[in-house]
This record gives sequence, C-alpha cells and structure tokens, in this order.
Amino acid sequence: MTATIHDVAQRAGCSIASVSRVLNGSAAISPALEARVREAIRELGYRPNALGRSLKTKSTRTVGVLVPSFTNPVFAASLAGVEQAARMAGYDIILAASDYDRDREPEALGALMAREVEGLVLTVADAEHSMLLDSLDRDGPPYVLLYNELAREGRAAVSVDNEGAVADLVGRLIGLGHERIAFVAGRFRASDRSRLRHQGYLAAMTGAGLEPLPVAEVEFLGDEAAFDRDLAALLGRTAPPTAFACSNDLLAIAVMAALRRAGLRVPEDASVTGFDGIAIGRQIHPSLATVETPTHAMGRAALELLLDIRTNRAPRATRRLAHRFRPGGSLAQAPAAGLAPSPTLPDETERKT
Amino acid sequence: MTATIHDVAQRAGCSIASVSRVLNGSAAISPALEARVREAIRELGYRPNALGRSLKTKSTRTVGVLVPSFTNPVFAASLAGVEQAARMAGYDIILAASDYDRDREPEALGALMAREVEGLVLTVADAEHSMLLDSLDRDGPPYVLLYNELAREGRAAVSVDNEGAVADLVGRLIGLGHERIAFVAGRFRASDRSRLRHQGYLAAMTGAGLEPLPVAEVEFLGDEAAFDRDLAALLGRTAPPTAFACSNDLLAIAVMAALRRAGLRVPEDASVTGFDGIAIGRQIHPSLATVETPTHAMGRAALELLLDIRTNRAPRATRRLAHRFRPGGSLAQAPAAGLAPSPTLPDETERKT
DNA sequence: CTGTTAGCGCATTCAA
DNA sequence: TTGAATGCGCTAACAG
Repeated sequence: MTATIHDVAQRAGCSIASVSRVLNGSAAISPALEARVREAIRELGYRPNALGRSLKTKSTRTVGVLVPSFTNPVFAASLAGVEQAARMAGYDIILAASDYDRDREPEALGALMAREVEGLVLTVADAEHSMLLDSLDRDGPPYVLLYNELAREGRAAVSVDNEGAVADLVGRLIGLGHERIAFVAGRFRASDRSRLRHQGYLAAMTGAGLEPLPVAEVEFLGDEAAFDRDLAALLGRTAPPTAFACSNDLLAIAVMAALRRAGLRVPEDASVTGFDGIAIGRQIHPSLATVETPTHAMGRAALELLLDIRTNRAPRATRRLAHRFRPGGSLAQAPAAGLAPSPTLPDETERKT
Repeated sequence: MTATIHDVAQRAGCSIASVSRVLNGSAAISPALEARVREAIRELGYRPNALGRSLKTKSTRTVGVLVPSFTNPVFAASLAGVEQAARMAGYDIILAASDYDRDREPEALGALMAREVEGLVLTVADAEHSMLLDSLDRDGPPYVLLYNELAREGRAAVSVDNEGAVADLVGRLIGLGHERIAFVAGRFRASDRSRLRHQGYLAAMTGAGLEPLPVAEVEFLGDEAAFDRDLAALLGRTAPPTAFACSNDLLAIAVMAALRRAGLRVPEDASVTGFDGIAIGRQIHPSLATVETPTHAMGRAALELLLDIRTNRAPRATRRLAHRFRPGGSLAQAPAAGLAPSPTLPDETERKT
C-alpha cells in the first residue's frame, strides 16, 4: 500500500492539512514544521494521489487527444507538439485513436470524457456534419479541432489553408506546362481535408480553363495490387496525366512507387506533388515537391488555443497557420506537348523480391 | 454542472446505492426501479465520473506509455499496437515522451505514477543502468519494457533479437562480397538498441575475419551538413566502405541521401541496410533492404504481457518476437574494386539498372 | 501558523 | 430488494 497524506501527517506529527499546505504552498508554514513534513515525505517516498486531488479540486489537468492514427507522420508530429505544449503547461494527455473509423469516434470520446478531461484536441472524419461536435458543444469540455476546417462559427480549430495551398500547387504545375493533371485522394469519407484539397485542385483547373480529371480515390492502407488497380484507370487513358497532385505525402510517395512499377519515370514522364511536408520527403529520390505544413507547431498551437479558451483568453475561432511550398525533384516541366508518353515495356524481369 | 449519481438517485426517487447497482450490475434490482433509474440517467445525460469510481475501487483502468518520440515510425506503430490492445481490454492510455532525453524520463514517469496508472509500457534510454527501473521495481506499478533488451532477470520486456538480426544482415553483406562494411549508429547514449545492433555488427565482422571499421555515430536529428560531416570520416578513407549497415531505417534513408549527395550510387557504389522495417522503406527507390520487426504486434504484445503480469498470469520475462529479413534494391554485390575475395555465393537476386 | 471538518463522486459494507 | 452510512485521498473553508 502506498503512503497517503495521513501517513505523512502522522509521521511528521501534524495534521493532514499542514501536509497539504507544504505540498501546495497554499499557506504559510513554520520552517520547522515544513522541514519535518518534507522529511516524512522523503522517508515514506510519498507522492500525492492525483485522483483524490482532482476529485476535490475538480481539476484534472488532463486533456484528451483523438487522432485518426499515430502511424501517419503528420498526426505523429502534431501529437508531439500537443504533448510538448501540454507538458510545459503541466497537463497530461489521454490518448485515443479512431483508426479513420468515424463510428469509433463516439466511444473514444466517451472514454475521454469519463476521465473528466478539461479539454480535447481532435481530428474527426467529418467536422461539418458531426453530431459529435454538436453534443460536445452542448455538454462537453472545450475542444479544438486539428486539421479539420469548417465554416461554422464558434468552433475552435487549428488548420492550414488546404484549398488555397493545393490551388497554388496545381497552379505551379500548370505553369510548368502541365494540362492533364490528376488528383489522387485518400478516401473522402475518412477525411474532409482530402475533400478540401480536392476543391483546391478543381478551383485551379477550372480557373485555368483546364478540364479536371475524375478524381482517383485510392484506399490509403491497401496493398500494392489494389493501389495499382486504382491508378490504372488514370494511366490507361488515351492521354494519361502528366502530373499527379496527391492529397498527402504518403500517398504521393506511394504514387511515385506505383508509377515506377508502371515503367514511368518521375519527373521525366510525370510530375508528382504531395501535401504535408513530412520529413522523409526530402530524403527520397527524387525528393518530393509538396506543401510544408507546420505539423508540430499546429499541435502546439492547438493545445495553447485550448488552454486559452478554457480561461476565456481566446475566442473559439479557426486559426490558420502558414504553409509554404517546398520544391522538389518530383516536379518538372510537362513532357513535350502533344505526345503521349511512350508506353515503355514493363521491365518486370529485372525486379523480383 | 454535470449530473452526479445523486441527481440520478433523486430523479429516480431512490438511493445512490441503487443507481450504482444498476450501473455496475453488482446486485439484483427490481425491474421497475431499474427502468426508473435508466430513464433518469437518460434524461440527465448522466455519465459516471471515473475519478470517483477509481478513488473508491483503486482501479483506474489506465496504463502509462513512455516513448522517446512519436515521430519515429517505429514508436508510432508500437503505440498504435498498445492503444489497440488497451482499448480492447478497456484501458485508457496516458502518454509521455522523453524526446530521447534520459533526464526527462523520471519526471515523465512521476506524472504517470501520480495518475495511479495500473501499469507502464516504456522504452528507456538505457535499461541496463537505470535507477529508474530499480525504483519502479521497489515501489511502482508493473511495467513492460518495449525494445529495450536487458540481461537482468525478473524484468518484463518485449523485444527482438537486435544483435542476432544485425549479425545476420551483415553476414549477408559479407556473402555479397563486401569487406569494408561500416556501421552507422544513432547516438549510443540515447539508445541501447543502437548499441546492441552494433554488437551484432562486430560479431559478424570478427566472426568472418574482417576488421570492423570505427563506428559512425551520427546525430539523429541534426541537419544535412552535420550529417555529411559525420559521414565524411568514413567516405574520406583511402579505401571507403562498400556497404553501410545502419542502426535503423530512418538513418539508412538519410545515409542513402547523403551518399547521393556525395556522388555515390546505391547500390552500385555502395550498399545500404536498415533496421526496423518501416513501411516507407518499400516505396522508396531503391527500396531499402532491412530487418522487418513486428512493431505493431510488439506494442500489442507489450500491453498484453503487462495485463497478464498484473493478474499473475505471466512471469516477468523477456519476450522476443520474430523478425525477418526484407530484401531490397539498396543491397547488391560489392563493387569489383580490384579485390578478389573468396568466392562466396550470393543468396540474393542480382540487380542491375 | 495549525488543526478540525466537510465534502468531491462513487462503490460497498451492513441493516432493514 | 433497497437504503443509510462509510471512506477512498485530497483540498479548502473555518476555527483557534
């Protein structure tokens, strides 16, 4: 049985109130008593029980974090930012993952709320039509959405200009002479970010008088074969795309691999762009042209905003952080106009793993 | 003010004991009362407060997780495994990160323990000489080490055969004719895994009668310039290495990029191997030859072992999960640079491009 | 400056 | 089958 405040009091020969006082510095204590208490604490290896404290003070100093996945470097980096900011503010983090499954969101949130978290940082599948958020607004702790963008006022969020950034990116592709530009997206159902980025693509294409191609919605976590199949519809066109704008970096890297399997060279035969700016995008060859988003800072900002909202020091509004274009070797001039890329023969004989 | 058990009792016209009973099914209740209670719960939107419950039952159904970083895909995947297993077992997770800083470990653990976690899953910097673990053994919740391997008996751990796997990997390099094989490691101080993997390298080299090269300890999170500088000592040798065994995949990918900057081709001029088997290693070009470790499963196994230890259903021992070699394009025959080594049979497919 | 006391929300005796 | 009472570990009045 671990020591309680009573044990300390008894050993120090004082009341539990005095122990509590030296613990929290909530009132003046005579140096002599304080010394005795500290000694007793040391001897007993006493550490205050946060449960008892929280029950009394109604302050758990805990925030809940719900993300779709930890495996995605973007969320991992954000989580690190949240963690760092939380630690600095003396908060602990309770974690939950939805695995991109919106049906899992409610129960995950329930678990967090039962723990009496003082606030939430969440990335949900669909922020626009979420009853979840409605119920949180009604009776829940304050929350800050991370990555979700939403029109509705009175909701706090930390995000980037997804639509504008992709529009800019696609604009660059167009500037490089690309006309047949495809957009490759993760499943929309699981990500409103993906949808917003697609909007940016559409805006840029129509704005330039180009015809958007049908979006390729690929299964993010599927295997190679499924991926190739999803992409085949695009590559099999009589005039295949010369550029692939992808809704995130992981997808872009997968697309680059798929193009390679199809015998196409990046960027000579096709350009590829990503979104997010994950670190590894710089290391690969060719390096990935993308939009860098301040993932870590966004996590930090989300937690700081949350804390500010709690103390009425900030309104519930969307805070957009700056992104920037990151050049990369995956981006090049469109191949000679009018010519479809030569359908190089698959050199599968060379590869076998 | 959110509803408490008293509010429910009052509304249902009964005692809080009865409400508690329907909540936990801990005793028989008349159907009529139960219906009234459930109705009251619904009307009030009541959800039990986990704090009060935990304080009473001394069961928090919470485990603490301490990892060096979330950004490393290996830990991210493990964390996902831990989370999944925890959720299935009805446990919540409190998170802490040490940022590879061993001085941060104690306070992080302190925060977790104050929360009365029922167990811990941790990856520490140095499991062999950790006072931290000693103090946990003395008075702390049960814990399971993840990735840390240690000789000491009576400590629970989930790991892989780091030393053996690298020895095997280096053996393959040797089998491909490589003799000047370098080992590139993250800073040893921050990772005993790195040390163990280096041991495997040494064992394989000396076992084959080859002379180990001085280890290149690189700053894992440094910039490109620092990285190139750290590697310069190796590349500047009169007879530079023809193969680079790296202590993890991220490092290996960074080394591939550095070699490229130095004007060397992988694998024609130099082979590179990693360790961990992160997913992205398959997508890059050339694909990364490495040791696949079951990161997600290890996280799951760690939590399951923890729960089993709690209930005395398992001893505190090390559980090693199986790894396996993953072939990749980063691995090739040693360049025929004027050497005539003993004729060894390559067991891998020849690669050319 | 210090001690006594009253809960925080809940599960759980013990009676009825 | 139900209710009253106790206490988990702690902080915060309120006295002294």
